[in-house]
Parts: sequence; structure tokens; C-alpha cells
Amino acid sequence: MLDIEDLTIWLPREVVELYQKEGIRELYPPQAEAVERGLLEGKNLLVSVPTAAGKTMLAELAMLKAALSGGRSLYIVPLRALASEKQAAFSRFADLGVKVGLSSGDMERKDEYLGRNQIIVATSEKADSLIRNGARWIRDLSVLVVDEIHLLDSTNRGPTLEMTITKLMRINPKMQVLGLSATVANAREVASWLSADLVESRWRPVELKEGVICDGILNFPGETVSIPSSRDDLVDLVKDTIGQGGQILIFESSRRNAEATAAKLARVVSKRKAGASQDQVQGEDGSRLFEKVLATGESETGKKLAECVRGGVAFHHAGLLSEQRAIVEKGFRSGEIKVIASTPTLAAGLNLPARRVLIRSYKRYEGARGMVAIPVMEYRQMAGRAGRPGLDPRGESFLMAKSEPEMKDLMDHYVHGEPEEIFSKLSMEPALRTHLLSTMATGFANDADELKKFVDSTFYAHQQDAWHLDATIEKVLEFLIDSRMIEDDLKPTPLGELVSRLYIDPLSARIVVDNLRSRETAKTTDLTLLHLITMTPDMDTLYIQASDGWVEEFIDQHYGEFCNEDNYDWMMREAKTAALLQDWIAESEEERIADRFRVGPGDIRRVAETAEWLMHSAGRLSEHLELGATYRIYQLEKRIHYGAGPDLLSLLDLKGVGRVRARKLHRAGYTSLDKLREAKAADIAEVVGPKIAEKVMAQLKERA
DNA sequence: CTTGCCCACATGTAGACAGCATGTC
DNA sequence: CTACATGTGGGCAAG
Repeated sequence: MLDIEDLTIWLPREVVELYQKEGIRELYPPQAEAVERGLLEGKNLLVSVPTAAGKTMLAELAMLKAALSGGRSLYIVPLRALASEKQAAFSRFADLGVKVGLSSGDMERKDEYLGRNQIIVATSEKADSLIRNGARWIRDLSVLVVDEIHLLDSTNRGPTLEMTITKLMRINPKMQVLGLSATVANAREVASWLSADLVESRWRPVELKEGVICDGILNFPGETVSIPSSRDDLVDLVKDTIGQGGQILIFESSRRNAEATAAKLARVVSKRKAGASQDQVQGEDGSRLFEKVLATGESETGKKLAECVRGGVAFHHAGLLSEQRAIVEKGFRSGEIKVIASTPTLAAGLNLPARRVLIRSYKRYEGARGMVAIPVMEYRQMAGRAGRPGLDPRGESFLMAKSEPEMKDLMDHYVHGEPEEIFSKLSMEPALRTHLLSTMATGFANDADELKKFVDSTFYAHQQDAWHLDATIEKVLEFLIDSRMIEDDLKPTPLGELVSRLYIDPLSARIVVDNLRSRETAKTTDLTLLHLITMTPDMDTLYIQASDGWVEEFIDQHYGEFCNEDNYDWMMREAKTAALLQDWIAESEEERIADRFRVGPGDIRRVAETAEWLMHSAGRLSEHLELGATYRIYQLEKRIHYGAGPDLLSLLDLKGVGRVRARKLHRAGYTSLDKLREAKAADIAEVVGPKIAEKVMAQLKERA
């Protein structure tokens, strides 16, 4: 037991008082262990404990210690949403004179300006990008916190995290490193890579009972409990939970299942409500949320969600708009929503605990491999959402089994099972393409020897045999040389430096450059350029479904406009994605796009966001190599940003004018800035309202 | 003739980071 | 390439 008061040995009194004011009297056991192991004496630590065991506070203590003695800390998280959540939380240190900055792709300030903060929160990619772009303050860090460091195991994003940590440790040799991890089998291995002490514990602030539900029986280790049964375990468990005044989080393996489950439960839950008299207020809550959801747009998804929240139930997946997700999350926190059926979005993301968690399917579709049982680590991630500290006496989580033998299997494998080891994915070719280039471009290595030394300091080299890595490195370097991004002696070319800073896959750059070079300008249309960026590995193309027969026709019709693509399956996906973007910049309504392409509104935004980034990068490449398409590409970039037709481009330069107002002005005859200049303020006000009109007039005057 | 049920068969499958430069309705 | 849950439409019997 360590009293919070004891922290005054290492920290100023005002820090301790801040926590005391928040009601904290003593440290949790794993926290105390971390402090004893030298958290506040600059020791590197890897803390591997369950969710909600107080990892964040440990990071806070270390960062405050540094901040109050003039040091700077970087806190790395895997998600943008998490970055804003942490930034908001750390902002309470303003009273101590500690400033907090946020840096992620969607919320950006000037990089150098960020250095004025003592704590900076960033996504791993952004942190990497800050290094690539040469932000100076990043060479002067006292503390590095890496949240969810077990993501080193992720194929997509693990290598970025790994390289970022490696680079930061190299340029800040004295920096304290604090890794925060879920429980994994080989935490010691990760710790040793970081030269860190390991703090490992299974302690939780709220008891968690894990079990398996089967035929109306809740099976816990050494104990079974039966609940009122109507032969539908899902409905029974939900009714039971709500009957106790609790909330439940249900994890599904597909969006469709999440939506179907939510719809089904909404019917059940609202029927219960209708029976109870004091629930008048609840009903009003429901209709308030109903309106709020509908206000975000009346897409199919939106309407379905609105219908569900009316009954106090919601679904949650990446097809939702971020506004819609926010409504669901907030509604659940406030208790207006009792049940969320979610895809894994919620498992990895925000802190949204519930009394009970139901994992309805522990299998997940993995393309060629069919349905695969999820790793224990992911199970823990989901189960760990059960139990709200201070609110629930305990949390309960359940897997769902259809038979006795399956129930026993699940007990063995998940409830009693140990999480897996994590493995570096750095030897994957796409990862190396990106990161070898940036290593050379940022001067972390200047020749083959230095590169070898650098690679030797990665987690991969620490953990695994290097022969596979060496072979891939060879291949990748050849590609980079052939693409003129590095010279024969591995020195970066200006093109290579540009690609590294743009943060795109070198292969994406290669595809863009090759196609722009070989293509005759006369045959280049908007569709050509849209297709071009969908061909790059940085674009996640849409799937082809049975109802997508039109795509083949679309390809035939516009044959000459497409870039060369040998693989017809890819071609279909690329063409479909390009078609979506074409609709988007033709000002087609979101609802219509969602319908035509069978995607959620959130997917549309994501495709557009990625496309905008890639179009910008294509523009920079065209500009740098003088490929002749620069102007057109930048215009397209702008159109993708706003989702607007070509005739609006000049109007969009005006602040306060987006796609909607620009179209209104255009329809009213104000088709250009000159036309607007000739008009009277009152007439413009007629179209866009007096306030905006005034703003517009002021800008016109300034420009003239 | 309608309704309800079972079966065979078709269908579709999680998530989300980055550049740049500041403000949509 | 490996599975699975869900939705759909036809066939059939009961009402």
C-alpha cells in the first residue's frame, strides 16, 4: 500500500493535492509497484496490467514530474479519438502551469508551435511524421509514454509504432520510456527491448467475473447461475441486465449482425418500457436521441440507428458518422442507452465500460482463412470492458456457446487461457518500403552499415532471426533505388525525401509517377486521376458485392479513361471506389451514395478523406517532377475536400462558404467572384443570410 | 385462399492511420 | 481455398 501523500518525496505538493482533490488517497497495487521500481526516478518501465488498472495515472505522474522540472513528454496513442480523450483529460494540469498539445491527422497546429507544450499527445503515425518532418522539439524529450504498446503485433500499424519508438530512443538517449500494455505472454521480451523493468499484474479495481452463457445458464469457473429463461440467451441476458438497472455491451463480428441484434433488442427493450409506468421520462430521452440521430442525415444507417435509440438500444460500427458514434457513446454514458451492439470498434477505442459484456461471437472472418477464433488478447480487451469502477459492484462478461462441449472449450481457451505472445511485423514488405525510405531520408542511417546498425536496434532484431528481414531489406532497397527515391549509395534523392514527408507508401508514389508519366494529357479526365489514386496501396478500396454488376458496364463505358490495371478483380474494386468519389464530387447526396454503394455514411467520409490526402500527394509529386497534371490535381483535391462540382471552385475560396452555400450562390447567378463583386450586399444576404453575406463582402474587398 | 413454418440456397463478411492549412450548415 | 449467421423464397400443411 502506498499512500498518495508519500509521493511528495518525488513530486511537488500541488501535484499530490490535485489527485487528493479528485478523491484519490492511495495508489493501486500495480501503481505502487511501478513507483517502487523507479517510475519517478526516470527508470524505463513496461507496465502490463488489465484495462482500468490505473495505467494512465502512472503516465501522468511521470509526465508531470518531467514537466515541473522543465522537461517535455510525448504520449503516443493508437487512435485519434483516444488522442483527444487523453488531451482533454490532461488539460486539467493547466492549473499547474502544464500545457498540453494535441497532434493527429485531423487536428493540426504548426508542428513547431507544439513544442511550447510540456505534454504532447499524438497518434503513432503522427509522431512518426513529426520526426520525418524535422520538428525540433522531438529531439528534446524527457519522457515517452507508449499506450497500448502490444500493438507492436499489428500487421498494419505495428511497424510504424516500432520504428517510431526506435527512432525516438535513438535521438533521445536519456529519455525515460514508459510502455503501457495489455497482458501478453512475452511482456518480458518487450521490456528487455526497451531496457525497462517489468511491472506485471492481473489486479483490477473492479472484480471481473468471466463466464460462458449456454441454454439460460451462466457458467462461471466453479459456479453456475441460472437466469429467467425463454430459450433465447441473448434476450434473456439483456432483460436480466436491464432489470437490475445495468447496461450491457454486446460484441458482434459483423456490422450486419450488430445492426440486426440492436434492432431486435430495441423491440424487446421498448416493449418492457411500455409496461412500466414510471418510464415516461425514458421515452422522452429516446425521442430526443431519435431526433438527434436523424439530424445527422437520413441515410438508411441513420434511420435504423434512430429507430433503435428510440428504444434505448444502439449499434456501433465504422460505417457510422463520427457524430453518430458520439451520440451513441454519450447516450450510453448518461444511461439513456442501455444496450450497445458493436463491432470491435468499441473494444479498442474509447473507455466505455458497462456492467455486463456479451461476446456473441468469438469468431471472425479472415478472408482466405474463413472463420477464425479471435486471440485471447482480443477477448480480454472486450471482456475487460465489464465493470465500471465506482459504479458497479463487479463486472461480468460472457461468451456465448450453443452446446455443452463448446461451453467447456470456451472456458478452457478464453476464461482460463493465457494471452498469446506478440511478434514484430517489421519484416513485412510494405512496412519496410515505407520505413526504410524514411530511415534514410531522415538521416537515421547514411549507408548500408548504419542501416544495419539501426535495424539491429528494433524490436524485430531483438526478438527474431534476422535472415528473413535481411532478404526483404535487400529487395526493398532495390525497389527504392529503381524508383529513384534513394541513390545506389542509399542516400535519399529529393523525390525520396518528398515521399517520406508526404507519408505515403513509396509504392503509391511509384504508381502515381509512372502513370502520370506514361499517360497523354489529352486522355486524362477527372476519372483517370480518381482511378489513379485508388490504385495505390494506401487506398482501401470498396468490396465488390453481388449487386455490383453495374461496375463492369461502368468500366466498359469509360474504358479509355482508366489507368492500366492488369488484375480485373482489383480493377472492379478500384473502379467502384473511383465511382463513389466521382459521385461525391458531383455533389450527390450522402444518402444516395450510401444506397448505391451499400456503404455507411462513415465509409463515404473515410474514402473521401483518404482520397484527399492521396490527391494532395499526387499533386506534390506532379509538381516536383513537373509531370504536367499539377493544376488539375489540386483542383480535384479541393473538390474532394468539399465534395463539390468544378463550377464552385472559385466560390469555395471564400471563408464561410462550403459546398452548400457555394451551390446556393451559384444557382442564384453568382457564378464567380467577379459576379459577386458586382452584386449588392443585400442581394447576397437574400441567398446566404446577412451574416455570411457581410463576411463575403469583406473578403471580396480585401482581395480587390 | 391465407397464414405460418421449414428447408434449401444465396449472400456477405472489423477497423482506420497519414498531408496541408484553417473554418461547413 | 478452408466458415458461418442471416435473409429470402418456395413448398407445403394447417386454418
